[in-house]
Amino acid sequence: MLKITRKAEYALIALRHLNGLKDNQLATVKEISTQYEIPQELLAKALQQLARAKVIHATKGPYGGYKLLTDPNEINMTKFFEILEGPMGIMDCYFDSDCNQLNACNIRTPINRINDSIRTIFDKLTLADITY
Amino acid sequence: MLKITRKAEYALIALRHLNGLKDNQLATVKEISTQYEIPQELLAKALQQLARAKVIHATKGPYGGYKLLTDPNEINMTKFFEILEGPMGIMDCYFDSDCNQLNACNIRTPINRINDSIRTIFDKLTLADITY
DNA sequence: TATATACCCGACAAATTTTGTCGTAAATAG
DNA sequence: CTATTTACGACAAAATTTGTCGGGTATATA
Repeated sequence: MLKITRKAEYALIALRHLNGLKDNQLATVKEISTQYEIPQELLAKALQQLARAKVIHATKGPYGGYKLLTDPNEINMTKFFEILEGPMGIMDCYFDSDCNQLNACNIRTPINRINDSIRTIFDKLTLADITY
Repeated sequence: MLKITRKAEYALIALRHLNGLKDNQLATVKEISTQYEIPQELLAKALQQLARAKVIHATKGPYGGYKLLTDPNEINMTKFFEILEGPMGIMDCYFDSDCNQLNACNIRTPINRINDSIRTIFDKLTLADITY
């Protein structure tokens, strides 16, 4: 449980890298994937998702690349993980409540309490915290 | 991320069920799987793992079944999940530190901090909390 | 305008993990 | 002896993750 996917891991590495850039400097997927030995295509996809979600900004063409779009303090980890991995809940019924299989389910309420406490941690955790 | 497996989910339902039994009463896999509409064999395996780990106690033969072995306050969720799902860390390198792929990894330290805070939550959470 | 660079995106294959099933064994109550 | 119930490993099916490929689009520069 609670393992993050490689894609998210790669994205986090990349975000931290972007966060270390000087103002107006860009980094390309190729650079990052080479430096950290990450499969280029997979990292590319992750960054595309983050770009779509406006967490980072993409510049196309030669001398293009990515940079952070928002303040590192604004990027919280709940958002980050939900962009890359979808809804973050320890059971699906936290989001989809049409679970007919367990209509006699006896753990829904406590499970939701656990979910809430974990989400609270990730809500408070920003990219800035990851950076140091 | 942080989704629990069905097996763990089923086990949690069963544990809560066992916790509701009167003293010296037992519940069989069959009963539980029927009542909560859970695949019997899968639940059986989960309970076998918990029995091996001495969280519950098994009685074989007719009129047999399972009951809790320890005080619900003693069963913490870190232990519970690690019995059923193995080491609980958001990245494998929290446990296996022989990751040669990312020797330039820039997120190990912050990732471990995150791990620790999640583990703290689960350490403090017992079956008694799940029960209410 | 042509070219090289870099992001964009969907479809696909391979690998891994999860989920569920089956057969057999061992213990035990009656 | 028989029916019940746990124990356990092997296996198959399903789902998910991981990685690859082949096309796009945008753009800086010559």
